[in-house]
Amino acid sequence: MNFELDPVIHAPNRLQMCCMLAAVDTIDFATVREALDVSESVLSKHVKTLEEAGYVKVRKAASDGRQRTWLSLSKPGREALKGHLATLKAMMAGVPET
Amino acid sequence: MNFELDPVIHAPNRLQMCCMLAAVDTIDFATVREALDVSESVLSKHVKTLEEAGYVKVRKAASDGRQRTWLSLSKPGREALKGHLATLKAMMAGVPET
DNA sequence: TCCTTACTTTCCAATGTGGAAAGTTATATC
DNA sequence: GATATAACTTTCCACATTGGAAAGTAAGGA
Repeated sequence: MNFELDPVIHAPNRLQMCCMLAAVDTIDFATVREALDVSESVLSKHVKTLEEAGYVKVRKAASDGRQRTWLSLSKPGREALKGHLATLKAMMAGVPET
Repeated sequence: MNFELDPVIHAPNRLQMCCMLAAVDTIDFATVREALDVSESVLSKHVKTLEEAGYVKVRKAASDGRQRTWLSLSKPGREALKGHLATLKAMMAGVPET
């Protein structure tokens, strides 16, 4: 068995973020930041990493006065996450009581 | 939700290794090394990391002439892995088609 | 005693991660 | 129109992790 985990996704904060994004259509920067409990600079860099991998799409839009950044998983991002989670599940498969 | 992933377990090679160990009672160094496809030095260091965390037990025993190193998950190691996998599953929970 | 096997440790380079602080940019407010 | 503020983005820096090569070690054979 060749378990290939995508390093872009596997980092804890990005994994959590990708799972959050996968569950919704779009979510804003601030909400993700609070969920991950990291600084703005750190989230900004993770978003950039995912964006450069083509996994996340970023849209800036001013909603009711204040500008916000909206994040969403791209199609390739969803596929990559699906593959990643499948790999994780395959690894877990042999572990008892899971 | 507070998703805490254990960094000792989360590293890809150690995660795979822990899952392998969880599935059996004992397994030898060489077999794990082949499965992970890493150098001896690297596996040795991962084993040490897990051993120092109290997650893995190492037993050296000569079986049929050649000395071998046998690895097994300790009770705390099993618990930690179980917790880690539970966290991963909780993260995945909201992801569609998983 | 020397050799071989099976790791272990050391050395070193490359990457990744995180926060603080400075920098940007698009609205509000005056 | 100038300035302030919010919401990120970039840069700077420190530190930890990861990996392989090479040197080191320990146990058993020839």
